[in-house]
Amino acid sequence: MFVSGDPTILHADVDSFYASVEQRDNPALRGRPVMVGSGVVLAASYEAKVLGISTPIGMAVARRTCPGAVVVPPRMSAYSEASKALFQVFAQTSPFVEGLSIDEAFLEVGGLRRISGSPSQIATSLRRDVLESVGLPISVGVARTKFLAKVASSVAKPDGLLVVPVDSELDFLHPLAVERLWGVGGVTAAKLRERGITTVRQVAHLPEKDLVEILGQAAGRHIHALSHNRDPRPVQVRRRRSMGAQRALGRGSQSIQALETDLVGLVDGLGRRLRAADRTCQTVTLRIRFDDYMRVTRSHTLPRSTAHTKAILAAARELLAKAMPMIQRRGITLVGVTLSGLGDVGPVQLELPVPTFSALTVDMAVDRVRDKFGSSAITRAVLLGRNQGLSVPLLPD
DNA sequence: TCTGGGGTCCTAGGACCC
DNA sequence: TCTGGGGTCCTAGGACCC
Repeated sequence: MFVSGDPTILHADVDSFYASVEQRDNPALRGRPVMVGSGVVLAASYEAKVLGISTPIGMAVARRTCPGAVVVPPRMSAYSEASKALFQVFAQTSPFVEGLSIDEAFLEVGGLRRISGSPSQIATSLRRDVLESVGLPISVGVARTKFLAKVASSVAKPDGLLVVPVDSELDFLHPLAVERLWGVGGVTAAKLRERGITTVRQVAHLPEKDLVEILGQAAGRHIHALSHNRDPRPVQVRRRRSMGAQRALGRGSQSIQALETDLVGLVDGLGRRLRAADRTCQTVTLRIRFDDYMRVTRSHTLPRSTAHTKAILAAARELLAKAMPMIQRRGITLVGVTLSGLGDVGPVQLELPVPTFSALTVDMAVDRVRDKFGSSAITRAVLLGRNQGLSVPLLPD
C-alpha cells in the first residue's frame, strides 16, 4: 500500500465562530440570522450569510441588507474561553497541532492510524467531539498538504467534511478561483485579473518568472507553488511573534488627554498579557489611523528586552509625541500598540545585602523583582547563600 | 461601503560593521 | 583617498489572514 502520499493533514475551522458561540449560549438565536459586531460586522451566522451578509461590512449597510437579523455586541472573553476548550479537543486528537487563529488549526494525524484510525475517521470523530464538548460546529478538510486541507475545509463549509484523495488533487484545485489561493487577496487578485487570470488553472499554466514579475519574488514563487499543490511546510507548533492591542476612536476632535488615557490603557493591558505569557518584548510600535483612514506606524527598539509596563509606556509615549504633529494635522480614528521581538522571561539575579535566609529576605527579593518586571513575572525564587541554596515556589499575586 | 481587533510575512532603504 | 561585497539591525510601509 502507498502510505507516504496519503492525505494526513486535517484543517479544522469553526463555522462563523463568534456567531456560533452566540447561538450556542442563547437558544433564542438558533436558526435565526445573527450578526456580531458594533461598528462593523465581525461575524455573521449562516442564516445571515444566506441573506447576503459577508464580513467585514459596515453595520449600517448590514442592517439595511438584512433588517430581520439580530445584532449582538461581541463578547471577546466568551470567544476566548470557547477557543481554549476547542484547542483542548485538538490536543486530545493529535500531539501535532498548529494553531492558525482563535478558531482554526492544522492537525497532523499520519502516525495515528493504529491508535485512532484513518485520517477521515479521525476527522469524523473530531467533528463529533467538538460538537459534544464545546457545542460548536466545525468543518474539516483532509489533504496531503496544509494549503489543500485549508481549501478543502472552506469548500466543505458549513458543518462539513471533505477529503481530497491524492490522485484527484489538481482536479479539485484547478477549477477554483484565484482568490482561493492562500495569500491571494484583493490587491493580488486585481493584478492577476488585469491580465485575464481568474482561475487556479490559469495560474498553474504561467511560468514562475512571469508571476514573479507581476507579484514580486516571494509572492510570485509562493503562488506558483500553491497552484501546483506544492506546499512542503510541515504541521508545526508555532510561538506567537507579536502581541498588540488597538482602539478605534470616533471621528472628530480627540483631546490629547483622552488619547494619552487610551494609550495607557492599551499598554497596561498588553503588559499584563505579556507577563501572563512569561514573555518579554523589545520593539514597541505605535499605530495611527487618520481621519481619512490612511495608516502609519512609528516604532522604537529598546536597548534590552522588557516585560515592564513602565518601560513600554515610556517608549509608546515618545512615539506618540513624535506623531503628534501629524495627528493634529490629519485627525485620528485609531490608536494601537504592537509589541514584537518577543522573548522569554529568563532568570533574574538580584543581590541583597542580608546576612541570613528568612521570610523577610524572600519578601524583599520578590518585591524588588516585581517592582522591576511586573507582578506576575516571577514563579520561583532561588536563594543562594555562601554554602547553600534554597528554591521557593511562589504563587502569583 | 465608510471601516474591528487581533495576527503573519515580505520589501526596501539606511546605518553600521567587517 | 577611493573602492567592493556581504551581512545584520532598525524603521516604515504594505498585503494578507481570520
